[in-house]
Amino acid sequence: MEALEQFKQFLDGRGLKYTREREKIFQAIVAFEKPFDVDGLLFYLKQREIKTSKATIYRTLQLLQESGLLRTISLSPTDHRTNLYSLCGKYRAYDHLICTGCGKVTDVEKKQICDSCRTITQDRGYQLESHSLRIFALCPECQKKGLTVENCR
Amino acid sequence: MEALEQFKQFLDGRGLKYTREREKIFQAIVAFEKPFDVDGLLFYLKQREIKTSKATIYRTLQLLQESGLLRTISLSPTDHRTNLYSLCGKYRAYDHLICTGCGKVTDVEKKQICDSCRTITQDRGYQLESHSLRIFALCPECQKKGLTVENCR
DNA sequence: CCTCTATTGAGAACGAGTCTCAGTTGCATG
DNA sequence: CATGCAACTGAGACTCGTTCTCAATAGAGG
Ligand SMILES: [Mn+2]
Ligand SMILES: [Mn+2]
Ligand SMILES: [Zn+2]
Ligand SMILES: [Zn+2]
Repeated sequence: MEALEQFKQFLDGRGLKYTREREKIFQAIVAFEKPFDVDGLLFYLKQREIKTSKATIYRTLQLLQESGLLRTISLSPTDHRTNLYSLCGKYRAYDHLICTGCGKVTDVEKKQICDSCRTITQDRGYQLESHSLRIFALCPECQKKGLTVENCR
Repeated sequence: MEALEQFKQFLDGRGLKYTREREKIFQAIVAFEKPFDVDGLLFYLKQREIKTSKATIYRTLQLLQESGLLRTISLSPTDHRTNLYSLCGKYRAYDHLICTGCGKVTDVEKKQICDSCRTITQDRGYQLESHSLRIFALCPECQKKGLTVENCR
């Protein structure tokens, strides 16, 4: 199913409305394609003279998350306050490759990771719900300009 | 090497001092054993009439992170603002099993995950630096009282 | 001592995200 | 249409973890 359709159905199922504001915000996010922050979203909308309040944006992001269409990414291994948001398909894993040089975020899909998570939880009697993997590494472009880093372990 | 020794060497190498305040904070963190938040640390110190300011605590946590002895954990898949801190060994991976019911955090070590990260980065020409995996799942105790959750994917 | 840093505490500042509340909109129903 | 009512919205106050500022203090070396 298309993302928009999924969002509309989600709203409908909750007795909520697909309003002009929600439409504008949704379209902006789709237009971005890449992970974005709320700052950038606000600026983008302001540039196009689309008036929306911060509150409405956060409320819409919340709905998108609840509908399974949006996820958040925390960019730093040590400071979990700088968040990006990104539209996603209907899967519940959040695996990202993050360049520590330029901040570029790439989606990663690897069956092996999901398998490991399943094993880990089963071994301990847990019931798996979801997981989030962030891999911090230098992209090829940044390596050409940049520093070498200590390897994992 | 012992953690305290490692911290002292780190400070020394930077021309910094192992002060009374830093000592008290370090001891409190060791005494905790479990992941803690700054709130809790402040309360713990206040109870024992050890006077330290918030600023000094944050500054010390920063140093501990830079020395490789401390890591942060973000507890929610969607909201990266609630952080815990936890002493750790000298490895750079941050893998945690987090109970979505009671919030219990368990360390996880799995070679397979580090291997996957290595493969993913190598395939794309990245240079691996570190990774952070959070697995969200219901612990056995919470399952006895609690809800069933949707499985991963 | 004297000097030069590193350090500290108090509290102001910051900033992403949330809440409040009064006014608006969408929609169903008579 | 008119009326009713819940959902929705924007402005701005608020929260709360974290960082910054700055004046006072402490350590180490000469
Ligand atoms: Mn921005
Ligand atoms: Mn607390
Ligand atoms: Zn890069
Ligand atoms: Zn639990």
